[in-house]
Amino acid sequence: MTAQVEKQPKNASPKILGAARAIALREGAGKITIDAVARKSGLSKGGVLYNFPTKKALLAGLLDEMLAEHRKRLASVPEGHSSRTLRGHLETVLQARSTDDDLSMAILAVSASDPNLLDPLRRELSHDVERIRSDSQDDTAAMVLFLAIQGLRFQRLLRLADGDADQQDAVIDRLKDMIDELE
Amino acid sequence: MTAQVEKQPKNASPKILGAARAIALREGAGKITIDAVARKSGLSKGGVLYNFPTKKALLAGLLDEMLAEHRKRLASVPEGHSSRTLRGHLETVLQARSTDDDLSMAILAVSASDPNLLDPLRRELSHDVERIRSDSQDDTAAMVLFLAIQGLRFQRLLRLADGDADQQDAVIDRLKDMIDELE
DNA sequence: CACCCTGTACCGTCCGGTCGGTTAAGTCAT
DNA sequence: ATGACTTAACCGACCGGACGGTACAGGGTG
Repeated sequence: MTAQVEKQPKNASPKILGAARAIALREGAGKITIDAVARKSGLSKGGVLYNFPTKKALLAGLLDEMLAEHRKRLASVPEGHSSRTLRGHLETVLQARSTDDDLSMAILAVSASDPNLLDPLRRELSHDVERIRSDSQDDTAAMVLFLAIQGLRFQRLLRLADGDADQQDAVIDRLKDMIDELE
Repeated sequence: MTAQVEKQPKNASPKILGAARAIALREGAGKITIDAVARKSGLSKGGVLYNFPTKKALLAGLLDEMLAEHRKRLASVPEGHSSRTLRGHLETVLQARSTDDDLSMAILAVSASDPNLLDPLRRELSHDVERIRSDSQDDTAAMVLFLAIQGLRFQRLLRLADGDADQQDAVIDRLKDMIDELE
């Protein structure tokens, strides 16, 4: 009875969501089960269900977490930037250098079990797209860049081809340049 | 264009795969079950399992179908075109005007149940990306366009924001132009 | 009948969700 | 300050239904 037990976070939700993402990444979004998440997060099944009363709530939680982080990133781009929203989107992709904690995994996890749960994301993205278009003189070019960013996101998420490290850096630099040149 | 059916091992396969895609689209990739596919395709469960002995085989079949179509599209781009592969990729996205029969749904369906099944796609895409890069003077620009095409694919697949019809057309035209200008 | 396909009853396992605990940390009246 | 009570957080056995897969019995065509 020597060591003081480490103070547990009051709220186990982040640990649970992290476990869910890890499972989705390594075994597929469909393998997110309450038991598996419980095992991975070190909680019991009851503990998980205490934090998220249903599986749907858990998945919605994943998406919420992602959207919250997304908004935070968008807000962190300096006011003056001419293509703030576009640049913010790029940041959200770059943030997840380690695929492990790519919050975008929520998109796949959620869409696998119930596409309707994507609605909040749809709303958010529609809004973003509108801003991206109106922020630029050439809304079509802006849209192309937006799509490229989304493409990058999904290629990474699914571990599909996106070139070696050097090439990736070059692409990212180019994207930044193209965003800056939009104005 | 007539529906020339390739020499398929079993003849009910296309119907089965189509049903699987429809389920994935409307209810989520995780809702693809053998029973559900049987119901949707009008076959019995035994019938489905006769064509695809396991669920894994069915999912692999989905991916196969997609890759086969993909290769066909790539091959259909005239020899002379300077950025054949890139243009071919765009065609595979445009082909699925009705989200209903978007063969890319296979990507989501497969990744939901077992990410390893994506390996054939990974190989194919790596190869394509290599060609796309080497076909162009500016491989980074080519990569950006590739990512934009992939972004378009996934935005449609997940019914995420991609603008109204006019805007979509404008984006597609722009993509075509940019591909042509790659040289 | 042989062949090729289809239909269905059934089995074991897994999964989501429920429910009755348990533990620790307060709160409070006495 | 002590015992009674409450609450928050979590645990894990259990249930019913769904799922993947098997076994086998048709069925129609040559």
